Amino acid sequence: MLEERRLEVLRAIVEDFVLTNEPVGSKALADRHQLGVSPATVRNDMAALEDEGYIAQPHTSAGRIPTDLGYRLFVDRLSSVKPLSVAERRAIESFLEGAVDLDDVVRRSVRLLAQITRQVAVVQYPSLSRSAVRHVEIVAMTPSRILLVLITDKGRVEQRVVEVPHGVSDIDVADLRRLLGQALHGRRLVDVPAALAELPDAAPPPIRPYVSALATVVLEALVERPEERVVLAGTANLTGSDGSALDFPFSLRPVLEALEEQVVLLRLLGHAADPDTVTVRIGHENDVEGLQSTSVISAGYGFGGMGVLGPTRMDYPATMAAVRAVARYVGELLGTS
Amino acid sequence: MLEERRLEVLRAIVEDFVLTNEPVGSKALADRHQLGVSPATVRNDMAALEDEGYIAQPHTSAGRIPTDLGYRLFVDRLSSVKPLSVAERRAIESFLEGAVDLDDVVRRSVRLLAQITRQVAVVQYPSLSRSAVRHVEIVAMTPSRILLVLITDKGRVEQRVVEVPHGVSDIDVADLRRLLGQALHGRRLVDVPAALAELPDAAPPPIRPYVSALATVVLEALVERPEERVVLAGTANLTGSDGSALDFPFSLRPVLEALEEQVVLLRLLGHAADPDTVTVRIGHENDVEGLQSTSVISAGYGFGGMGVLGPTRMDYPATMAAVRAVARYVGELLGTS
DNA sequence: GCTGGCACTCACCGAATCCGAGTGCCAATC
DNA sequence: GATTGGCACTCGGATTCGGTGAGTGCCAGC
Repeated sequence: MLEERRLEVLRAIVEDFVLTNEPVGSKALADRHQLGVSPATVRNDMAALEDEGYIAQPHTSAGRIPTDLGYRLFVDRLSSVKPLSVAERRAIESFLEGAVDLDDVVRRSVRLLAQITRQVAVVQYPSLSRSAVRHVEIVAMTPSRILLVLITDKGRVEQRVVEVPHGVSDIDVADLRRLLGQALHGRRLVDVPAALAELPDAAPPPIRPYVSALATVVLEALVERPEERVVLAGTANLTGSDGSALDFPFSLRPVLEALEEQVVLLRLLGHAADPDTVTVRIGHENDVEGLQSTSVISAGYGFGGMGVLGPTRMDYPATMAAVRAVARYVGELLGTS
Repeated sequence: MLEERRLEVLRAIVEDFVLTNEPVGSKALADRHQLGVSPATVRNDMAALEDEGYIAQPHTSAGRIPTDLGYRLFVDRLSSVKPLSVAERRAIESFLEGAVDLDDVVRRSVRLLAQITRQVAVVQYPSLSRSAVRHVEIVAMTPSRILLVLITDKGRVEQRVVEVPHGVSDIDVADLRRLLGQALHGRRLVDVPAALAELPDAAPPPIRPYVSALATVVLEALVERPEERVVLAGTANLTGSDGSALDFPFSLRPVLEALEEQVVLLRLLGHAADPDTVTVRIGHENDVEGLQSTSVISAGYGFGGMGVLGPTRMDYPATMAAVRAVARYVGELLGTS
């Protein structure tokens, strides 16, 4: 009873604050929501919530705003993910179905996500390690440099320049190509190391040293240091529609800086695997420097992660729903292609 | 004499304003620069300059600030491109020489440019049309879809999915690959159309229709609709180091929005060819919506364009020097690789 | 054509003031 | 014991109001 109403008050505070961006006071709360109690009671509850660290007041004699902890409680216990409207669902479909390409899918997804959430969207390219090799190509660039091109079953094309110790003649290249092709075709990338290990034995003696050297380089380049790519959209949403950076107390410079680092973005997306487990990281829960006043909502689509970044003051239920929906849809799209 | 001093006054105004970001008045001008005349005289000149549209006052009884037209005159007639310091030059070299990859070169260039100019940097990937074909690869994805991979002499890898009218069997693909390879290897991309036109005649009759169909599709995809890629860095520089968007009166939202459009970025870079002809577009000279209060400084590096975008109030000589230097260096790097 | 002088204009700054939303606490009530 | 109405108090934000000074335009004199 007592406990329950307190939570209800917290929910009301979060909802109102997200809506208005103004500290919310006891009177307004009692009016706008059917709490069935007087402002004075609400005040008592608010005092308790403040003691527990869920809300705070920017200064004396102002209303309360949720803390990171408050949002956390809200997300964990007080909100249910709103289902998207039919219109939104249809918009997602129609926006994505025109994609012709893996690149295109990714580009469209990220734009879409940015657009419907009105936040910054981040999408990771389908991770190499979960893909299978469709095709391997080797091109000699200079005698000591070869370009390795890997095409995965998702249509992702990955290139890597590898330095080889000794010169490689054209004939070697042709052999290498054939060998690698046979060895790797159809393998999932996680299985590549095993396949490569056996490779030198299968090679004709004359080129065996090359193969061996190349195998280790390839291994190192593609498997142990997989290059993950990430795309971004909607940075303009960091500024309020009026223009000024309302939601970012200390200006958005640190945020923009953080967003330029691929590594940071990858860390944000974490290792989410499943569209249905939406991860929410709120404010200080992000240990990334510069993003302590932002929240990140992410989900996996099966081959990588995608998500959204915005001010801690955001509409969590709606955003979570959007991320989940897009992740699901993209996952299906790629899974069946 | 008269004319000359007026220009001198304009130069002084531009320099001071760029430095301080405050409207500059007659007294301060006469003091800080050795103009050899009294403030009163400067005032007369300023009045004349204002009539001619080179400067303006934000409000009565404030100093003057340069207009776009003023900056234009400054750039055209009053400034010489400062040579970079040795340290800067060395920094450029050491920053770029570690690049292993075409991708890497581009990424490093854009970061470098953003860093030394403290503005937003934009670099276009080496244009396809000026590259030569090093290798062509064809992979069947589904019966009606093939993936075409093109590797250029600069190490750029370009992929495109093409829909083909009829099913393509594995044997066809092998033939196609060989045919295309022979026809295109070593050609510059501008010469590809001619080579493709002859292709069907050379093909063995059974697959001729496929070849013919494919040729037109390839032509359309790679030559007439070449996909130009552009990378961006330093968006955080749009916010002043203090954080607020000092230089952007109407907030930077429109700027950020414009920067998300690849098409816009490409237009900004124009068709610059030569590192030594640095193009400057100031304020309203940019017809791109949202960028009317920014200036763009760009140059070509031989295979595409690169440039920098910032507030109209920027240090033009230094920025022009930086763009030119980086463009030159990248041009050399790619030209000799 | 240049200069010094002069009156005038405003944006900016700080102090003083008012206003009201919001709070905490307490005694009374259910 | 929880709830409520009442009440004194706080303090940020908006408003007002001179004072200040940088900057201007104009004019008469050199």
